[in-house]
Parts: sequence; C-alpha cells; structure tokens
Amino acid sequence: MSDSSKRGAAPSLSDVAHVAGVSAATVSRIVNGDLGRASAGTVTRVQEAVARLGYRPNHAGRSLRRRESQIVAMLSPNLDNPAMAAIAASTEHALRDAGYVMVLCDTHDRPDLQDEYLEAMRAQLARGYILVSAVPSPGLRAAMARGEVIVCVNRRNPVGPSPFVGIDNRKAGADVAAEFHRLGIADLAVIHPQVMSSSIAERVDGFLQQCAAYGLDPARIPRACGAGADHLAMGYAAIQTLVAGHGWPGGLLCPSDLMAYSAYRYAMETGRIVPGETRIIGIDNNMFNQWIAPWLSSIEIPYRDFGAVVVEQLIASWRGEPVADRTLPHRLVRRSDPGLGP
Amino acid sequence: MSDSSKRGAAPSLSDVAHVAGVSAATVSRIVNGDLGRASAGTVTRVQEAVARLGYRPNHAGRSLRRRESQIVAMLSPNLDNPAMAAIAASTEHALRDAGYVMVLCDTHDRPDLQDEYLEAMRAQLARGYILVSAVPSPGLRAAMARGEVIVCVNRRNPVGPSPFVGIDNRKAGADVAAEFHRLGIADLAVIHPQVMSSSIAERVDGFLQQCAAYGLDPARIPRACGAGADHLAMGYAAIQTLVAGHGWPGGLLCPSDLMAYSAYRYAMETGRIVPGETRIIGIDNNMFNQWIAPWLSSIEIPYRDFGAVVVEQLIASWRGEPVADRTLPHRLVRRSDPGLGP
DNA sequence: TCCAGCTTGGCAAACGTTTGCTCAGGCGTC
DNA sequence: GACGCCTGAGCAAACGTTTGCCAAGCTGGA
Repeated sequence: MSDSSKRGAAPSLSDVAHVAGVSAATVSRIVNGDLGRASAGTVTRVQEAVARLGYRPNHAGRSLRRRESQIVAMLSPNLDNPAMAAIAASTEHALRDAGYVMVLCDTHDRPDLQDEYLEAMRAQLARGYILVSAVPSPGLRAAMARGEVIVCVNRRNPVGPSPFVGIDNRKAGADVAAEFHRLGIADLAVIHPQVMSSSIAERVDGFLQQCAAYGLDPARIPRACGAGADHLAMGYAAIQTLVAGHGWPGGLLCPSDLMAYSAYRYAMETGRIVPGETRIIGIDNNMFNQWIAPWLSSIEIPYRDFGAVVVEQLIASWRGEPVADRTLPHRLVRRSDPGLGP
Repeated sequence: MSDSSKRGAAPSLSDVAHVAGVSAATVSRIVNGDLGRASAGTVTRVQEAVARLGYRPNHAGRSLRRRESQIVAMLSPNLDNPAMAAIAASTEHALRDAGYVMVLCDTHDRPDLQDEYLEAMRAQLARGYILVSAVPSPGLRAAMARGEVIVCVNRRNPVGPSPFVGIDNRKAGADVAAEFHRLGIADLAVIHPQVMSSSIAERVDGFLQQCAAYGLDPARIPRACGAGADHLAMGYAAIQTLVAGHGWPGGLLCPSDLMAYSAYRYAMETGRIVPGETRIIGIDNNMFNQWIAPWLSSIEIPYRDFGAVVVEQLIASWRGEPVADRTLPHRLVRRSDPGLGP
C-alpha cells in the first residue's frame, strides 16, 4: 500500500515525492519556487507528479510549520450598507489575487463583537486584520500591543496609529458646501448619526468650515442627529427632529446616502418637494442612485478601488516597510431630476 | 527557559500543561469538553491555567490532526446585490454561533471562478460549501464526486442533488399573477435576464401558469430579456426591448427588484407613469424599497433567516443525517405611492 | 594528488493538536 | 488473598509542511 492509496484523501507532499522518486523536502522546495536547489530534470519530474496527482499544499500543515496562515480577517460594521459590501467585495478580490483568503466578520459596530472576532481570528493565526470603521475596544488595544498587522478603512484607528485607506472626508464635506454655494442655496442644514464616527464627523466639520468660508455662521446652521439600527433609521429620526425644530432647509447635507434616502421619504410624507424646494446632497453615491434616486446628488467614493490599496498596505506592513496613509479621490455626481411625476 | 517564555508567541497546549502540572493530552481532553476522564481537581487546575494564560487552541494544529478545519466556504455570485449581502451576513452570523468561520468568495457567476474557489477552499480543508446561485462547472461535479458537504441556496444544485434552501419560486411568481388579477390588470408582461437561473425561470414559469389559470394565454404575454453585468443592466436592456416590441404593459413582473429599478428608470425617461399607468411588481423586497421605491410592490424573501437554516442543513449533513430541502415563506408587500410629485 | 567549492538532494526535527494504547493504583467481590 | 474492573492520566505516534544541516558527487585549480 503506497501512501497515495489512501482513498479520498487529498494527495500529500510525500505522495508527490513518492511518485517523482524524490524526497518530500525536495518537492516542498520546488513547489515553493526554490528551483535553484534542484536539477532541471528533477524539477520537471516533480512538476509532472504535482500535475498528475492534482496536488495542492495543505494549508493547515503549512500554517502550523510556518506559524502563519494565509488568512486575513476583515471586520466590517455591517454588510447591509452597500458601501461596506463593495469594500468587502473588492478587498476579497485583491486578497485572492495576492494569494490570501479573506474571512469576513460582521461586528455590527459593537466593541464586544469586534473583540470576539479579533480573538477568534487570532486563534486562526490570521496574518492581518482589515478593520472597516473600527471602534475603540480593549481587544483592539491588545492586538496593537501584540504588534498585529492592522489596516484601517474609512475610520482611522481610534486607539493608535495604523495604516489607513479612505477619502479626504473633510474635503468631501467642503465640496458639498461648495455645491450649495454654487446653486445659491444658503439656508442649509445637516443631519447625522447620534454617535459620529471620525469619518462622519470630519465630513460634517469640513462642510461647516467651508460654509464659514462663504460667510455663513456655522453655529447658525441647524444640525440634528438620530439613533437607530442603521443609517436609514438614524436618518429618519434625525430628519424628523430637524424639521420639528427648524423646518425644512433649502439644502440638506446627509453624510451618507442611506440617511438621504430616509430624509427623502420623510419629505414625501410631509409633502416637501425634492429637489425643487429642498435639495439633498449625500455622500457615497450608492450604485442605486442612478436608477431610482435621480433627485440625489452625491459625493462618489471609489469603494471598488479600496481593496487593491488595502492589500498594498497590508503587504508593505508585512515587509516592515513604512506605510503612508492613502487618501483616494472623490467627486461630486450631480443629479437634479425630480424623479417621477404621476 | 520554560515553554511559555517564548515572547510574543501564543501559549500552546504544552504551556498550559506545564503550568497545570499535567500532560498535554489531559489538557487537550479537558479543553475539548471531555471532562469525564479527569478528576475534578485536575479539571479546575487546567481551567485556571487556561484562563491565566489566555490559551486558545491553535486551529492549524487542530485542523492538521483532525484533517478538517472550521472553515466553511460561501461562494456568492456577487455582493453588489443586497439580497446576496443579506444572505452572506446572516450565514456568517449563524456559522460563527455554531463555532465555524466563513470565508467569502465572489464568483461573479462565472464557472471558472467557481471552480478556482472550490479548489482553493479544498486546500484550506474547508468543511463545507455554501453555494449561492451555483452554476454548473466541472469543479462542482468533482466536489460532488468527492462527497463534499454542499448546501445550495436560491438555485438548486445544477449538477446533482444537494440540500437546498430557498423559497417556492413558482409560488412567488404565481402570487404576482394573483395580485395583478386582484387589481384587474390584464395586459401583463415579463422581463428577465437572458440566461435564466433555475430560480428566475421558476418565478417566471409560476407567473405564467397562474396567468393561464386566470384565462390569460401565456403565449400571448410579452416577454423580453436582456444581458448585462448585473440585474440593473439586464433589466434596462430588457425593458427597452420589451417596450420597443410591445409597448408598455399595464402590469410588469420583474423577477428581481434590481430589474424593477431599471424598468422604473426607463419609465421615467420615457414619461410612462408608475404605478399609475404601469404597475411594477418585483421579487426580493430590497430593504431600500420602503424608503425610496414607494411605487414598487414586491415579494418579500426572508433572506435574513436563510443563514440559520443553511447552518442547520450543514450540520445535519455532517452528521450524515438525511437532509430535506427547506422552503422558506414569502409574502407580497404592497406599495402603490407614486413617489414624489414635483 | 589533494583540497576547496559548488551542486544536488536527503535526513530529521520541529510546529500544536488529538487519540489509541498503556499503566498504575484503588476498590469491590468472590 | 486473588482477581477483575474502574478511574485517572501519561506516552507516543501521527497529521503535512518547512528548513537547517549534512553528505555525496563533481569540477577545477594548485
């Protein structure tokens, strides 16, 4: 009974070695691209055996020996938001191209879940962590202290320095202010989530600063916040508060498109005409906008490009190279159709 | 230098054994819940050592020895579709609760990518495969032949029998027909993707059958299909073809909400009033509908409940139990607001 | 002839876990 | 007192890879 006679089991290094008539060590070296240590004849013989048996290295064995896996963990606050889904999809693709596999964890923005997943991924020997909109947590601090490789996306690392991928949120907010200025709309307002992540806070801040540059007093720009399970619910609560306190503005900044959606719904419910009476500008430029939200201008963020950049950061970190933050470009997409008229 | 002196390295079984003054074998058994084989004193001593060292089993070692991992692969055709994202999110959650980790792969509905991922996951010793909208491919056949545990979601396994989770697509289509009948709309039409998955085909089929039951000749119900990168593009192409050939119908079945979105856009572009002149009914009930698509009735599919059921199927399969298909309930959500009127 | 150096490839020891087997001691029963 | 059984726990051999080290064979120069 040769090794390869084990029915059903995937072929192992020693199966290949047996077939090729060499030792497992030699096969290992060749499989890993160390071709300089074997003669040309041996190399081809081994490669043929690999092909014939359909050999694939067993990652458990490799991880055990090398004390590192090909697993990269992505911790995402939620997948319901198409922006997060786009980041996840593009990162998954880029990681796969680089030879890694991505494990996706949904933290629901909760520090306890974030920590649980960080721990679980440590047990999997995860080689790196991609934290989308990370929240502060003890486990994150611990991971930093252990020297884990971490890349933060959208939000900067709240507990220390980490490589970062995102946009210039302050500039994005300012661009919205500039658009309202261009349109001659001066009675502005902002809604935002009750607890603001750094990215949202920066967007709002950039907006207000730019308003000030146009001579508007930021302190007199109405703001309202809302709580809820997702940005849709938060936006709905916030717009109600805003309108109750200050009436409808002529221009409304929604720091995410989902909040814009719920503001729009409330406008419909209350008979406010969008974009005729109130112009809403969002941030994200959700892919559905062009199909069913022709009333919504939005700052487009190149989420589909995030993955490749994130992986570049990861690889540089693994190499121990210094890693600079990466700010990707955004742009305003203008839309002003009223949607449908019955 | 004791074992535990290795700085930075995670504590291993033998570190714990050393601290507790027992052998690694004993620790292993206790960690794995085999408490009947050790005295109460030993158990507590080991548990204390585990807690003190923050020990977590190394999954590479475990996988290597047990010849199986805790990894379950989900192959999804794309994450852009919120329905797929919802399935992924709920499955990830259910798997984690059951002690597994999910690796997400985006196949873009391509057989070659599906095969590549099946192979890559085999090298990771994946314990099971969740195939969302699987397509036929040689690799899938091979996986079936190897006896891998596979659960299919949305689409039935195209190359053989597998446990399945989804809805009664035929009934869903029939329910749409019933709704049009209730509304007294008789000039109906259907758009659908050029290459129809089994689920879409069943929806359309159920719709037509039910139309026949109402005395409409299915052969005279206009149908059009379109090609494209996603359902949005497919829908846009299809509705153009449909309208060019047969004009706007009074009632339009879109077998996915995304197609409904693009049909809506085309209606706006051509001045067709929705839902006043043409009533569109979709399938999926995308979460955004209630916020920005008040004109769209849709069949709600409980994607958030899929994950738990999928995991039940997986676990039953691992136990070797017979696994019956699971058909989850759907329901029509009625909406008929015109959206906004400027 | 001898030695140095290169090429080629094998040996064997890890990596952390699981588990069949063994064994020592204690207890109960005849 | 002998015997068998139960309990509690350790030994050691895997699982599949990787890699430092060594050895054999060859080339070429002194």
